[in-house]
Amino acid sequence: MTAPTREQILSAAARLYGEHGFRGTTTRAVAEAAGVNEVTLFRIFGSKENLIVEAMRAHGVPVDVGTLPAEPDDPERELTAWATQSRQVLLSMRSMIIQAMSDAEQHPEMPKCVAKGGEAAYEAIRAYFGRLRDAGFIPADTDVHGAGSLLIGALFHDVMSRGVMPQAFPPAADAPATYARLTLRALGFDAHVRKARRRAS
Amino acid sequence: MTAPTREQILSAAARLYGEHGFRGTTTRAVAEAAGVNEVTLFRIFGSKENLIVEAMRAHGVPVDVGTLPAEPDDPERELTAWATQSRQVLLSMRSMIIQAMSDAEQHPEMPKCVAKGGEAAYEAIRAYFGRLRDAGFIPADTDVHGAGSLLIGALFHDVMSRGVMPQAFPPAADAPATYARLTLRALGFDAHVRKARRRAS
DNA sequence: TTAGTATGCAAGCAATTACTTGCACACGAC
DNA sequence: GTCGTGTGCAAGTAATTGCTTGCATACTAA
Repeated sequence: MTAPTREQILSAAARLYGEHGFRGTTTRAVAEAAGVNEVTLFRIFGSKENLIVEAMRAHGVPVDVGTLPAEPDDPERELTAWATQSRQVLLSMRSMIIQAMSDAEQHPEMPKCVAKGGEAAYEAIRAYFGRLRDAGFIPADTDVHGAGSLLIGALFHDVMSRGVMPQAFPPAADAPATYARLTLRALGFDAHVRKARRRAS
Repeated sequence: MTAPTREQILSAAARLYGEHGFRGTTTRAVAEAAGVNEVTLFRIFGSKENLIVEAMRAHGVPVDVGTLPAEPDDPERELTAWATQSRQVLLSMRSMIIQAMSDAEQHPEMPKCVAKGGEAAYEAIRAYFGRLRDAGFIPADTDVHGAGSLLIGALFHDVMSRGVMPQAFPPAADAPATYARLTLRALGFDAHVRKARRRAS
């Protein structure tokens, strides 16, 4: 099989899967969207199941989860930037995440493909919060584990549910900053600590 | 149509919808699960679409969202209890919420049925946080709006994603208490404030 | 040139599925 | 008794869908 053909099919399949889920994604539709004959799908991938799984493996995980500085300087600004970026990535994956969750019973591999991004994001902030603690921005006895869940949960829920209950969220433009600020406060970080450390450094 | 028959069908349809979504819920399966002939479905509800929508209207919204005291006394305990309760309700609706979100494009009414519970929960904590503020438990300039989103987001994400990425959450037993404690800290509530107010009252 | 490979096209098959029709049966109200 | 109502049952229809087969065509490497 030539590479471009295979890639056309995979990306078409991933897109349609996000829109219609497993059952709703017909092999005919994938073929048409990829500009390819339906028979070609089966020749290359063997079955619909295999095709969709391959498509998720190829397009289900975002390439880059947001970056956080190795040496924290301005936690509120840095965390806001990360939250904004992560929210954007989540938003672009929203429909695929939902479909993968809804197909979990019949096709357990799918949510696993999507979960990797979440795990990576969680590891990233947990490590960053650890750095904040080591650098003295937040108290030593802080629950960085729970705070990470809190922030990611807020971003996740925001992306998933804002569409159906907008009044339960801060205005979209302020949301990442709000979540970042509140999470930092939950971690024991406030203006006084920051000032103190800045003076010291 | 006799009431028991209708109710059997609706609850069977709601259950199967939660397990398999719209496309996966066949009228044959609903009829069999309800112990009723398939033709009866169409005689009563006219179409599959109408049947499922009715089922969601009847079983898609939880009867009681957790209660929060009108006069706050011990915020951490009260909020933990509420979070525990709400998490349980969310958990029982998990599959239906996911399917409703995944069917949103083709059937926009469905997520609306489910969203009502979320809106009510959000209103409940926001009001409670307002009471905490009025009672002096937390500073007057606190962002009760954002804190509500934060807490509900953590619970939502916990319920939706713990299954696929368990290491990104506190142990299930501690989770509601953790989220409640951190949210209160984000609100500016800590032991000192509580002690001070207790002495005063 | 030749052989192999990748793809297209036309057709079809078997299973599923939403929905219909026609008829029979039971039961309660009058 | 009888009449209307709610239900069951058997059968069927038209559309969709995953997947296959047979054959033709284009391109590439030896």
